[in-house]
Amino acid sequence: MVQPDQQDQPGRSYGGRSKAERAAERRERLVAATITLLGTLGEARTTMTAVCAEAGLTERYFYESFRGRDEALTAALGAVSTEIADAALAAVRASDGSPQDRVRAALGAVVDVLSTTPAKGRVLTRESSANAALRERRQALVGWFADVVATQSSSLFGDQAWSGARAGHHAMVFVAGYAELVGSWLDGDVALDRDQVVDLGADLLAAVVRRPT
Amino acid sequence: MVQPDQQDQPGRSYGGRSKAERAAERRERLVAATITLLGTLGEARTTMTAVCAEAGLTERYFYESFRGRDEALTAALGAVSTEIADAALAAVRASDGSPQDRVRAALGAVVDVLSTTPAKGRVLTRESSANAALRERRQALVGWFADVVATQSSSLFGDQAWSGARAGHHAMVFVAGYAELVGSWLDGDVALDRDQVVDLGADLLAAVVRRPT
DNA sequence: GACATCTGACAGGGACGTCTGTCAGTTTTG
DNA sequence: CAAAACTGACAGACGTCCCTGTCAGATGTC
Repeated sequence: MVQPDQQDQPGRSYGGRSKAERAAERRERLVAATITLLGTLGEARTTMTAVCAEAGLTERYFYESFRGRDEALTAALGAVSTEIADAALAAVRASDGSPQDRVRAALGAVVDVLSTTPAKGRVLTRESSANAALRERRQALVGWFADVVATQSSSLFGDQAWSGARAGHHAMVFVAGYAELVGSWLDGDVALDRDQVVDLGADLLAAVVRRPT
Repeated sequence: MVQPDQQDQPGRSYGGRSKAERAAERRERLVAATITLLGTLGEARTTMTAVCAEAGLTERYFYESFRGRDEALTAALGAVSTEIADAALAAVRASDGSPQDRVRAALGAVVDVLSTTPAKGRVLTRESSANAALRERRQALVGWFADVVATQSSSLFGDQAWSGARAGHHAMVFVAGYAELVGSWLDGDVALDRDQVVDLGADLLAAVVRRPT
């Protein structure tokens, strides 16, 4: 009956890990499981039960990290998104060639992540709008990616590039359109090799974001 | 017990209409109801029961026209797609200005259909990938639209335009990207007026499909 | 070593949608 | 007018998933 007042108690360690560490690790396993299922079986079959089974955890721990299925799905999409954004920005920083070279480096990093882990590719390019909650998140992500692309293009291409709202709109078309192309390419429906997909994206970005000469 | 052999019988008229006419009219009502619900409530709430209620028909007639919910959903998407494709091609034929003018006429027709009937806009730009069956259909449609765009661009811009697979890939990026932009615009998330959206599309199409000079 | 906490397995209620079947009433044909 | 076809309303079985709750066993702390 008496509930020990443990609101702020850090909990005790278990298996050498603190309560917060264990919870974080479980959440990570659940997100990874969600990405795997979402990218292979698709949204409809990515049920809470299936995610728990894939992660080797039970339903109770699902609710420890997420309020419901939608939260896990959007968390998975978010994780993939931040991963490829980080990869792209890191590649830009690591490259020191021409603007086009740096664009190719960024797109190459994106394409490589998505193709070496097909599940992530499917999550980002196909299943990202399979659900009302996912669609809402996807829209925000497209806008955000477009901003990143516009900003980076502006700093890479300098005076040759637009800035402002118009550049953002063009960048949005590029982001959504290129995602579609990469999705088809991952499905094997586009007869190009890796470098050609990257070059195509770089050419298109230049055509779309640059000021007409 | 005895089943009269009525395999090829045309059925009898009812309400002045033949069996085939009645069935076709019911199917049309069901497709229209599906478009309405899909474009307003979204895919998840577009249940078979809801579609029947919206169409003023009962479940039995649903199965007369469709094998299941997915078939009705894809039929709705197909109906919207052919409508805007027809509108775009008719606008190109009716226009006799410059290539850019004719492109604007085509895009204007598309934008007008989607904005005067918001449900159709949502079906095409948002809900078109809300479901595995819809996604499959959408992919085919994007490829088909891209072919149409590439073919038309080639004949409109002549030597200035690519042709072949490369043009198809660029057109695919344009189709999917512009769909995303129009979707956001329909949602009120893009601060442009109707003509600006059309001009933006025309500029992008020219930039994307034309040979670099 | 006793007690509290954590963990994993699993059962089952509740909600929702699909799909089939029945039945009474209406319209057409012979 | 009678028989046959058509129509609309509705009930209910079936399956699936979400979510809660219980219980035994493992792992900590005191």
